[in-house]
Amino acid sequence: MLDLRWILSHREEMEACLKNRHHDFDLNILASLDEERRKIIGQTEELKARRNEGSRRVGAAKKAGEDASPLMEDIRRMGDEIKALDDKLAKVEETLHGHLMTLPNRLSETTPVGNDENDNPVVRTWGTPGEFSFEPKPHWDIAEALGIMDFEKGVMLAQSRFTVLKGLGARMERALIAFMLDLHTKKHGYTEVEPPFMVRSAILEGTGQLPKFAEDLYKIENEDLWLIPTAEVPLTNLQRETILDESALPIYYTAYTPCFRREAGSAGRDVRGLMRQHQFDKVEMVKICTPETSYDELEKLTSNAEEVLQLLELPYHVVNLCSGDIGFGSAKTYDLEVWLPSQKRYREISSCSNCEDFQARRMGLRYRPADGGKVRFAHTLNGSGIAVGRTLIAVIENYQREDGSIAIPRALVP
RNA sequence: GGAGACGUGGCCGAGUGGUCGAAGGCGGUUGACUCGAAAUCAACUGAGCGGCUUGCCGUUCCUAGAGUUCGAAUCUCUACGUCUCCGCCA
Repeated sequence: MLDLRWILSHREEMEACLKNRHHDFDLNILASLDEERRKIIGQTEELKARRNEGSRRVGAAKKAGEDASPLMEDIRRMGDEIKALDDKLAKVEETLHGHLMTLPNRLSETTPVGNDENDNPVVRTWGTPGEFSFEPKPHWDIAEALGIMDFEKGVMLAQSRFTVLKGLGARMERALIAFMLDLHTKKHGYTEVEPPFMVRSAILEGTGQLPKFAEDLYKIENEDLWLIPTAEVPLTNLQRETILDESALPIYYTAYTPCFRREAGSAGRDVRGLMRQHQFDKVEMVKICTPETSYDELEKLTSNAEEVLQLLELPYHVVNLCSGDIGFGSAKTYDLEVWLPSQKRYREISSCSNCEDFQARRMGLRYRPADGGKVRFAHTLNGSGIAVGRTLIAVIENYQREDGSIAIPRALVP
């Protein structure tokens, strides 16, 4: 959520942002709702001041043994008026809040303008795709032949887009999780967290998945609980509705969790293999910091994710998401894309974003500056560190041998 | 799941329906003292919103929501949470 006053005082910038994001919205709606809101507040507060004064006089009159009933009758009528105005105000504010909650974040100046993923500039490339003396196979062929992935059993137990990992497949998934968590906690200074895998609606509103993207989420029946689509949700909300001391910042969290996504808009895409599942494992990194440091923190966060790929010796490149491709809550996002030899192209394996104060404002996450200044909203960042299932794919495909076996990355050898 | 108790500021903890944003303490900041933020003393110390003469005025907030009342931290109802006992249980 953006600050209404900021939006109204940066109309041109905001209109350009909406256009570049392909988001259609008329800002005049906000301006007129805000005007109405202020008008009602003026009226209601004046009435309340008079009521409070009147009530004080009733108390004084009763203490003095005088008859206060005419005065009480006046105040009662005032009370009815106040109630009507308060109801009206609540409706206006609800409408206003609803618009603000579905408006995307502003964009960083360093986020390029572009239409779609084809306009994302490559920032840097690491490693070179390996040369194969044979035609590299897709991971599903290799893994099924080795008996480490069972796609049919996934469908039998659940649905399409669910997979069973078995034997050394399950073990490598576990090894990758442990490897990533150890790296981020021991080397990069993150605090390991194990959060609930289900959260209530307000938590998802805090990070921006609700109210707009409910169709992407799994909801628990008869409960106000949803399965988390990413650990970003519980981790970022850990500090919601608090005012931190600046000395407590930055805060670094990391967590392994399964992630649950409906993939509602992805019909027909990546239908084979482990690439796009309704349930997948991810190690996530979250940072809470001051506005002054958030873009430096984004660079560090991204390099923390890159280090996972470097240690696994998987070729990748980094792209800067353009305005037409970037997520709803992000001001700037770097995607890490890993090389998949069977597809002969780079595929997304991590997404690192600076949300600035967009999420913090939604969840009431603030800090008190060390210089004693006014309380401010913190900045929040999140990044995959990294998607575990896709890493398993990348290892299988990049480390495959002609005989159908897979070499083990040096970093994973105990 | 059953029975009972309870939910007050960063923390602890008072609070009889009226002058309570809320005593007192702890913590924090500043000043005095000092070689020294060790001790002592003093002052200050919540957030949101609206207004304008930008420092003040007004308003809201005592878990949340609804109600009673001229007036609610205080009374009623509901939800959520915490604690104790019983039951069940990885």
